Amino acid sequence: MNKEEQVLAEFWDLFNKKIWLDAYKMKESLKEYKPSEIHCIEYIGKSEDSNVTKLAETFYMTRSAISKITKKLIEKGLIDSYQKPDNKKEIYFRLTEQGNAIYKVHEKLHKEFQDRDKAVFEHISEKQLDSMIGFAEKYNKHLDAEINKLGVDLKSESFDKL
Amino acid sequence: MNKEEQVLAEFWDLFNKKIWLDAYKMKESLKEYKPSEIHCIEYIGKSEDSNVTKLAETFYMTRSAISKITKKLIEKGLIDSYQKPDNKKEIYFRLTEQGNAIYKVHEKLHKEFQDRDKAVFEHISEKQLDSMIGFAEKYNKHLDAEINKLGVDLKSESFDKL
DNA sequence: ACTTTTTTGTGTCCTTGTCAACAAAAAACA
DNA sequence: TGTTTTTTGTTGACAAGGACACAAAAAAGT
Repeated sequence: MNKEEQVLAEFWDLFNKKIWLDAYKMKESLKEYKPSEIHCIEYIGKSEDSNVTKLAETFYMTRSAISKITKKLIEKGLIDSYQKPDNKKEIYFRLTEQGNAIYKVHEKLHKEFQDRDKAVFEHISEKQLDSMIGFAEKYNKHLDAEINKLGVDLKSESFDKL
Repeated sequence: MNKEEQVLAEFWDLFNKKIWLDAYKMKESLKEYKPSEIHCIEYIGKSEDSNVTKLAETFYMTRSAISKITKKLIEKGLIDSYQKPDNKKEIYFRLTEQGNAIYKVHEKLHKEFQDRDKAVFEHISEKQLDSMIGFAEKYNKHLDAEINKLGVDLKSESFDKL
């Protein structure tokens, strides 16, 4: 495995472990709620006018899945939905008081996770961080472009089919 | 969002996009096989004596899930299983000829993905790569230790319960 | 040796998310 | 303006994977 591959492999491993560990800890404090529910609450809590589509895009999930999760969250009284007077199509979400309570707990947990891992960053220079962010941003832009190419292809394909 | 968080966020985004894009391309060439099946074939192809447990650990999945996937792969004639004369418990996998054909196709695709993304690495110095790998390794070790703490905790818990 | 614990693989049930199809609203277009 | 296309959210059928329980084998204790 060359170094290019190794960078990604190590980071991938890192994420898998972190996700597993965070979820484990999460289950201790928020056992009655599911990870996906908490993710949605987190995003709804810190974003203005979040809707099914935005949630789906941020979590790389289908609208279908998000629609079901938010439905449950409404049934549980953790979020509620509202619309704007000039738009009868889009449905937005906001936290209820109960939802906000969970948001706070999650926030606290998030701080704990940062604390748990802060030693890792201790001897990392600002320069190194910038270098890594720069690399990842570059890679992201590259992938955006590649995905965009597909979009163009798809449209031209469907154009051909007409 | 501070830089510590940003590093992880950018990489997370990167992975989501890459996985999505790779899977999209994969479906074009290997549409009759599922991503998880191909992953297993890939690992079995390049590892000696792979079994359910090893596959589960590498993919951060349950043995249950892997057991089902490999069962299907055997039914489809892409892999077959064997045992060692001195161990009647562990069951190992290897690729059949047909499985190896898919392995080759996957390998070629993998090269294509590397080629697609090689521009991203073009102006990244060896030093930068080392720095990133070093960081991720450090983070991995830290998480390993944290997970290990849980293991110890779990054992002491179950000890308490006896 | 023999008893207990751990490892390994599997089957069943259940949850979660995707896919495809859909209706309603909005946006684009002519 | 009226018509077509796109966006948005929802539903039902389905598939993938996890949780749990289990049996068989191996490893560890004693």
